[in-house]
Amino acid sequence: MKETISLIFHGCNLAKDLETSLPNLANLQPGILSKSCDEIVKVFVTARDRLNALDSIKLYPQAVALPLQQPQYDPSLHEWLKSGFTQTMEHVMQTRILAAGRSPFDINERDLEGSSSLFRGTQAMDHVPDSGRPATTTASSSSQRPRRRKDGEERRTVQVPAPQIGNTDIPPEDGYTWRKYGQKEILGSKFPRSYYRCTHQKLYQCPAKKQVQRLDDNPFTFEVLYRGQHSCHMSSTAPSVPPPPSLEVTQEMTQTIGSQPSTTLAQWLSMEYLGAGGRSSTAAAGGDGAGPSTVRYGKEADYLLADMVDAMFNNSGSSSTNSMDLIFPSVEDHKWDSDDKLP
DNA sequence: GTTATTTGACCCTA
DNA sequence: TAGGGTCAAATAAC
Repeated sequence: MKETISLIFHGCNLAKDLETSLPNLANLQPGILSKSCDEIVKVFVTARDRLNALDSIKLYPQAVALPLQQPQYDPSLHEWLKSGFTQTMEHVMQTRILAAGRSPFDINERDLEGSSSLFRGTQAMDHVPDSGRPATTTASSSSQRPRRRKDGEERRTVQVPAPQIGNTDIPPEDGYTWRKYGQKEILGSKFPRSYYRCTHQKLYQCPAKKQVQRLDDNPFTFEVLYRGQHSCHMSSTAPSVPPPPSLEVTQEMTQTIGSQPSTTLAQWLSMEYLGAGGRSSTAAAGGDGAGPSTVRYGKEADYLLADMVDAMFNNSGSSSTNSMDLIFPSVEDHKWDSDDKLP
């Protein structure tokens, strides 16, 4: 197992190196870029095959934790992984658990077994039981705005710490994009309650909503009540759009890479994968002018990478699609033509 | 011009 | 009927 983990870290190292030199390679050395991709692909595929051969993934958390504690691994790699993956994994896990109809923070050991150890030590949040208001079944007399709570509508409450820096009025991101539609003073509460619905509600009929309110006795903590399930789930920020059948390395892609020296490897993948290129990322709050098609590439890329690693380690993926199968084989299959011109 | 936020009003539920 | 949830016009941001 150690050997496999070393292999994965070797792949990460290669990916890191590739990321560093990506702009130059994309502009000048498409052939080398292609070979580098091939090499990374082979390393990860080998690692995945080995992992698949291992029946028990219970060994994984301990095994993966080892390199992080041992100095022989490149510390910068560790930082690179940490910087991009810790939050990502958290989001992915939340997404997956939410999709399974559970609180994102109601995480047990079984969940952790299937996830990267990088989850461990991330922001701790308390799960608060639902307030338990009974669902009503009485018929509404109004045809204007039916407000019957759907039977079995899920309501789950979590407490999350308020940001310590920046705009502390905005609750921490939970991986979804929300649109605020109301705010109310609540009797007996010091702080108003904000009402949010999923940004994709109108176009994709996503019923998810949430209410956010500061705790009276702890203004630095938000209580967030989630209601309804996201039907726009794929990544948590974008509506569900089937991925393209293959990732073709095109001249357009090399142009995209070349024009964006700061593009990370993950962003590079997501730009191609999510169907658009070049648009800058946007914050959840405030108009972005792009509507639901706007994709926050950084986060999307994180999801892709996290899914990729998750797929390797967990052998299941966060959705019906295995990112490893989606990303790597298609890259691997590509052969550079002599016509692959530089921009 | 488009989209998000604010906020007063409306209306349903307990 | 009070309080909470939502609507929608006005406003702000981009």
